[in-house]
Amino acid sequence: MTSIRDLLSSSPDGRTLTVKGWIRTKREAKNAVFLELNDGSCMANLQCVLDAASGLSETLRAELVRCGTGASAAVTGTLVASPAAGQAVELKVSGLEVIGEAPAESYPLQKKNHSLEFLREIAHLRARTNTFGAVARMRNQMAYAIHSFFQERGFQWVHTPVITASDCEGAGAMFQVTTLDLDALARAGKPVDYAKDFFDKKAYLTVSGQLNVETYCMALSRVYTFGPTFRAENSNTTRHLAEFWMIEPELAFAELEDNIALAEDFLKHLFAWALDKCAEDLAFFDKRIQSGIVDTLSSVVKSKFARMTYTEAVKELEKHASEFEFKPYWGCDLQSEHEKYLTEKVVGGPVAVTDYPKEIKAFYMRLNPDGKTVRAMDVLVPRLGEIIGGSEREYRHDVLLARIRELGLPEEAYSWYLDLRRFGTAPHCGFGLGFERLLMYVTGMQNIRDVIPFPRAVHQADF
RNA sequence: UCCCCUGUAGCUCAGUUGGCAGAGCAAGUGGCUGUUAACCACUGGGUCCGUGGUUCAAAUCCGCGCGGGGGAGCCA
Repeated sequence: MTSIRDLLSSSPDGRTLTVKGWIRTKREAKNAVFLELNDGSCMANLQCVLDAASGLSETLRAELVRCGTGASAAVTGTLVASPAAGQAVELKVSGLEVIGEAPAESYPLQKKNHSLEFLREIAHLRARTNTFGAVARMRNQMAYAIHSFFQERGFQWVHTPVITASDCEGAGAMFQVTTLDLDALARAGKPVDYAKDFFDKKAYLTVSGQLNVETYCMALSRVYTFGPTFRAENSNTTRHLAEFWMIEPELAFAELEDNIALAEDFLKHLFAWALDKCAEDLAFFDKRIQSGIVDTLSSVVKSKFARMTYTEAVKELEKHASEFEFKPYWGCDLQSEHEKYLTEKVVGGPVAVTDYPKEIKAFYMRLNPDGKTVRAMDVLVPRLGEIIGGSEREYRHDVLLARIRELGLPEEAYSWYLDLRRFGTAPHCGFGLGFERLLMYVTGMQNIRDVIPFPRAVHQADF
């Protein structure tokens, strides 16, 4: 079956074909009826024209009545050049079969604009709108681009576990996984004994695959994860989900500068891919969702990412302290307003900020010789701020162990992670990117719940 | 978790000092020279989120509950 996307770019050679999809609108004039058919292969509809000048057949008229917005239909006709502006080709209809009706009095979608809030309540139908169709196509293309980027560079995709009984992930509140009948235990007044649970101990959904993927990095050299992660944080914002997808590359025998270079190539690859493969959808986002999005992406693709240490960044910010709600000082965690200022005002383009104070970064980051900072990096981009966070990892066993003890972390839980430093250790680094945050950036969508098909958040797990 | 805003027709919203429930779009019907968010005319359409209170009278004021949105913190 030929997709509408292919048909719209093919020549109007008069061949007869049947096209299936969903009716977006029906317009009836005296001498012609116009149906807009969409199959999700692209944003544009196929215009199907019924010649009514000499009267329509009983059969066609009966089908037309059932052919409202939202109905699925098989339309047969010949592909011809369109005499009117607006589309190059159209289907001259000879046969019409409604497959499934969508009664106007009960079908929630109308041929008018709906609010994103309303569409969130009908997440099972919202993919039929222009906006969510475009988001879905972009999400697909970005997933493809992520794999193509890494595969072309010899990175191997590692499937880190979704369920983990490891209590050393430490990236946020976790969802517990159990097969114990907690209701029955509570009714019987019995204590919960996790030694009797499925894994003989407490288990959770993963919050990050990074520590796991590091083990494969120390064998396969260049690896990445791309899969769902889960955070049980009670955060209700436009930027957080309880279930989201994350990309985490890790490369061996590499240092922070290699990491920054990889991140720069990565983002440029993704944005160039979006501009190339999703031009029609991006034009829509630019017009209806976020004006200037195409220019923003293009400028990042053409840019050279700047480098700046945290210490330099704070010095710059201190010069303009009066412009911030939170006054910057050495040792503070950079606020969103600081990050945006650095990339938009100080640099005027993407910038990688490195060497943060160890107190505000994770235990596994490589300690610098100054003993105060670690080899961390955040990539900041205009209009958003931080898009990527990563670091060179601490690969020296004694230093990592000391750091774990200094922070009072459970040493035994990290035994396997420390083993990577006991046996054949090597400098390595990596970064993490939230897939939905990336999608917000490339689509201009303002709420993270609108770039994933079925958002899971606090008090929200419908559909 | 904290702070702010909000809930009225299928959708988006207006509703003045408390005094008969409104508009646009959508839908239905009719019209219209091939339209493209078609256009024009007419018609139908309401548990004013729920609950309790104040009042002669509540969409409007007050309490509680529920839903939605935004911001902060946390972070990806």
